[in-house]
Amino acid sequence: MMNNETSASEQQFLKTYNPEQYKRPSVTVDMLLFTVARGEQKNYRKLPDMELKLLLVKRGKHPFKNQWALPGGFVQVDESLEEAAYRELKEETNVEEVYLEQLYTWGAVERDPRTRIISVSYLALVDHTKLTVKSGDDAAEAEWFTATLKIQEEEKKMTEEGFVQRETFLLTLRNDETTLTADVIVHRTKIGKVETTKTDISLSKGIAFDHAKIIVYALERLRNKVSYTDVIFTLMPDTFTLTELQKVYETILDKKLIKANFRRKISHMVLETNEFTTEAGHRPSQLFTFKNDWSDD
Amino acid sequence: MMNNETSASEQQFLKTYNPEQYKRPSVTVDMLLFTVARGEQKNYRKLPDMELKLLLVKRGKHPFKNQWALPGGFVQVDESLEEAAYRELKEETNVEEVYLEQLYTWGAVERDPRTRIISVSYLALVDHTKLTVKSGDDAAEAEWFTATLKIQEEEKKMTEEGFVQRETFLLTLRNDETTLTADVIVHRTKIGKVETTKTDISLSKGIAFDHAKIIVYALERLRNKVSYTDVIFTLMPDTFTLTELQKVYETILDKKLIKANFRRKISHMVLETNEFTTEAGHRPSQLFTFKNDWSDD
DNA sequence: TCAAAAGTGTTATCCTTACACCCATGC
DNA sequence: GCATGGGTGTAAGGATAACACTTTTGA
Repeated sequence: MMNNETSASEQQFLKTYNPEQYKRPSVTVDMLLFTVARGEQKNYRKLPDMELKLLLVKRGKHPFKNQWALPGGFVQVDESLEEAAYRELKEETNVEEVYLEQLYTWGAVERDPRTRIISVSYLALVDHTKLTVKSGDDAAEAEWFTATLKIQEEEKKMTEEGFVQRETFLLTLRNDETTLTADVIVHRTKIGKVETTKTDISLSKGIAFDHAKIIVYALERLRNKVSYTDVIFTLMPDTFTLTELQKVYETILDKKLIKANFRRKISHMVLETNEFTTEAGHRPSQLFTFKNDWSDD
Repeated sequence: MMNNETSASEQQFLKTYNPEQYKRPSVTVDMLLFTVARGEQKNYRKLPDMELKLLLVKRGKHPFKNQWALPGGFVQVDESLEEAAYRELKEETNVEEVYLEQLYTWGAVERDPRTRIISVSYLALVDHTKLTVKSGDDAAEAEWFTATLKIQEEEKKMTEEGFVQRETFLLTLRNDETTLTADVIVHRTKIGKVETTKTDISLSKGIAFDHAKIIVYALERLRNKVSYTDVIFTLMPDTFTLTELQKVYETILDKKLIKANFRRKISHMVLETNEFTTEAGHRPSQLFTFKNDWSDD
C-alpha cells in the first residue's frame, strides 16, 4: 500500500493536488442476489416449500473478519453504477438472465469503521435453474443462505401531530453449516409533515457492517413489488405449476393464500402448456409459463 | 485552487497517498423541491388551478452557464446523505416542515462534463404557506418554475421474448420570465428476464446537465406515490377545501377526476372543520384538515 | 338571473374474500 | 383406502366508475 517512489503521473497528480477535495466519500455497489429453490421434501406425497435464497460472501479480513457480507465493490471512475453492478454479478456467478433494480443508497457516516463509504444497493433476481455460483477463482467464498423475515412485534402510537411506530423484525439467514441472525428495529416517526425512518440493528450474529438493514430493506421491497408487478416470474423456471408459483408468493409475502383466489388473480399472467407433472404421489398438475403480454389484455 | 505550500496534515496525507485510490467518483446530493400554489384567477367566479412548482437555481459558471439546474452540492465526509440533503434545503429556503425522500442515484459516466459525479437525488415536498426562498446571500439565484409533464407519444411492441416500449414526454418549466423545456424519451425494453430502462433527453432548452431526466423521474414517482399514499397532504396548507385538494391531485396526475367519486375516496383521510370559505362568487365550501390517524379506522 | 362551484344519491360492474366441493394419483 | 394436492364454483361485501341531480352564492 505504502509507496515511496513517485511516478510521472503521480507527479502530475501532485501538482494539481488539493487536500480538501479528497475529503470525500467513496462509493461501492452492494448486490442483493436472490433466487428461489425447493426445500426438503418431508415425505413422498408432500410438496417441498419454496425457499428464498440470498448470496453472501465470507469476509477474509478485518473488519468483520469471518462474518458474512453482501457481495460488492468500489465503483470505478470509468464505469456507470449499472456497469459496476453487472460486474459484481459476473464476478460471483454466471448469470446471463437477471432482473436488476436499484434499491437504495446508504450514506450514514459510520457505516464502515475504516473510511467513509456510500453504498448503492441493487436488487437482483434470478431463476436458480439458470445459475451456478463461481467458486475458487475469487479469494472470497460465496454461499447461498435461506432468508426468512418475521415480524416479532409491532407498535404504533398516535401523537398530537403524527405517530411513532416501532416494528421489530427477526432476520434469519440459514445454511447447512451456518445460521446468521439479526434483530432489526424499524422506527417510523411522523411529526407534522416530517416523516423519519430509522433502522437499528439491535443484535447481529455473523452479518457484517450494516448489511442486515440492507437485507431487511430488500426483503420489504421485494414484498411490495411482488404484489403489484410481475417480478416474481424472474424467480421462476421456464415452466412451473401454479402451486409452486403460489408457494413462492407465500414465502416472499410470509402469508398463506387461498388457492382458488390466487389462481383467479394470476390467471391472466400465465399460459397453459400441455405438460403435466407425474409421479408426484397425487393428481398430476398442469405446467404453466409466464405470459409475456399479459399487461395488454 | 493550486497550492504550492505543503501543510503538516498534507505531509501526513502524502505519506499514505496512493494515486489509484483517488480515481473515484465524487458524490453530490441533488434536491427536487416541490410546492403547490394557486395559478391565476380567470374571473371572479372561476377557481384558480393549482400549479406544481419546482425550485431551480441559475448556474453562474461553466458548464451550462446561465442554464437552470437542481439545487445541490457535494456530500462531505462527515455528514450523512440525509444531512447533506437537509443542508441543501436550508441553504435555499427556510423550510422547517418538509417531507423528504430519497429518489434515485444517478451514475452514468458522462453526466458531468468535468469529472465523474454520482448524484443521489432527493424529493422534497413542502406546503407553500410555510415557505420562503432565501435570496441574495448565496451567489446563485433560485426561482420557482411551474412544472408540467405531458405524454406526447406512447408506443409498445411485443416481441418474442418481451417488449420494446417508447414513451415521449414533454417537460415544461415555466416562469414569469423564463420557459424551459425538454423532450425526454423513456425506452423500456424487456428481453426474457432482463428489463432495461434508458432515458434520453432529445432536446433540452435551458435545463443543465441531465437534470431534465431527473425531474421527469421525480414527477413520475410523485404521480405514483400520490395514488397509494397520503404524501399529497404534505403539499397542502393546514386547511383546504376538497376542490382544492382535488385540483392538486389533478395537476399531479394530469387527469380529470369525478367529484363525487373523489370525495368518497379521500373522505376517510380528511376531517371537517367548522369553517367555510366566503365571498367566492358561489356557494361557500367547507374547509377540511388532514386526518392524521386515517390509516387505522 | 345565472354561472360556477358545493354537495349528495343511484346504479352497474368488477374485484376480493372466504368457503365448499369434487377429482386424480400412488403407495 | 386415503393422504395430498389439483382444480372449480358460489355468494357476500366492498370498491370503483359514470352520471344525474339539488343547493348556494355574489355580481
